[in-house]
Amino acid sequence: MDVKTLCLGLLSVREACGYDLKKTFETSFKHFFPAGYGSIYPALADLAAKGLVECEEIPQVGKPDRKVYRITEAGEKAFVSALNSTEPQHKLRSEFLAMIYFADLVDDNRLMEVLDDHVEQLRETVRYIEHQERHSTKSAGASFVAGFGAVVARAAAEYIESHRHMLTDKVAIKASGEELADCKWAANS
Amino acid sequence: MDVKTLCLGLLSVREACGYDLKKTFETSFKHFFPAGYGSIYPALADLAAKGLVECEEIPQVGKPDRKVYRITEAGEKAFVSALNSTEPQHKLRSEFLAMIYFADLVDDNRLMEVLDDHVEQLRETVRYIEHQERHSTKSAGASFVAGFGAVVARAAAEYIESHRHMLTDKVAIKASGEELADCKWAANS
DNA sequence: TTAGGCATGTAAAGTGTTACATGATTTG
DNA sequence: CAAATCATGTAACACTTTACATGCCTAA
Repeated sequence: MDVKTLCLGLLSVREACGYDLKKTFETSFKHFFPAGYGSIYPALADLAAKGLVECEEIPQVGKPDRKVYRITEAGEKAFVSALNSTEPQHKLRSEFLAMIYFADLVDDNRLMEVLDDHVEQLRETVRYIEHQERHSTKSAGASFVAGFGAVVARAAAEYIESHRHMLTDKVAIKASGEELADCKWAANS
Repeated sequence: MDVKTLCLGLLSVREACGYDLKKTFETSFKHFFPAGYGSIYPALADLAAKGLVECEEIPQVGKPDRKVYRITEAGEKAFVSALNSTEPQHKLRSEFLAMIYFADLVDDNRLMEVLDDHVEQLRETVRYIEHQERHSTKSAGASFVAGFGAVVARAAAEYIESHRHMLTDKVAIKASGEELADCKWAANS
């Protein structure tokens, strides 16, 4: 299932232009399926060429014409069939975790910064999703997916906060192997 | 940070051939950074061409010569510099969640199957990581990353199990809108 | 005897990312 | 006055995936 198929799916919910779809990818799909204009516009052109969507150009002043896409019957069928035939993948590609894997080669200050940034990003995701949920009505699927994102992001943030000492305390160990007793976490564990 | 950089990183830990690296990607990196032979072998050739690794060919009978790669000093430097210069991304691309988003268009039996499969996959990930952790000693970074994977997978599995009724109970609602009181979850909420 | 492990790679196709190019209107 | 929003797209590049090609050894 690629960006093209997802655009088709979004158009099965309501008509939209490329710009609108991009916003949906940036909001509802942000935490699990990123896509940029570079994928979306060619996808729409392709769908139109295959007759799966139709396009109406609405003239505007001072802006390019707004091209509103509407799904066709063939498009609906194609989408349902795509949904039911694909074995759904679920792939994480995390440079963040890769970097952490090699934490002993990373500058300590940078490491802490990266950890802080990532936690903040996760917290922001949680806040954002929960705000969204409160202010819009969604399909069961959309709510489930949003909830999933929030729960997973929260779990990730909590893990990082409660285990980061595994990575950052090497500083204390390196600097003063004899003074381990001074480390607060060592006293607690 | 691409597959090439990660190969270099792995070679900074110990020498290995392409086949060995693939196994590491399949085990330690499985849950956060997939890579196949098609990325790994060209990456190694490239690293060697740039002088970041050296290759020793060890003759074998009945198999292609084993090409053992060792990192060079230039390679170590390049890796540390790559680690410290990249803004680490963390991208999920989930066809699974995309499919769930459009759950109302998915065949009910298939939906349940997909849900079951995904939970089982997550549970398997957790089991695998925990087994690994018990039977091998790892760097702080590697342990942190493994723990992260386990915690997040567990949270995901639990979310799916405790919220799947949001998706599957539409059957009951569709079939008998009047009998909502019979739904156990409806009584609790 | 068959499946899986060991071991190498290439080539083409598919997909996505990034940078570029344009420009009026609205909001702070 | 600057920044964000609306609105379109293309072209080059990067990277990964998939399928292909080969073949012995070992354990169940």
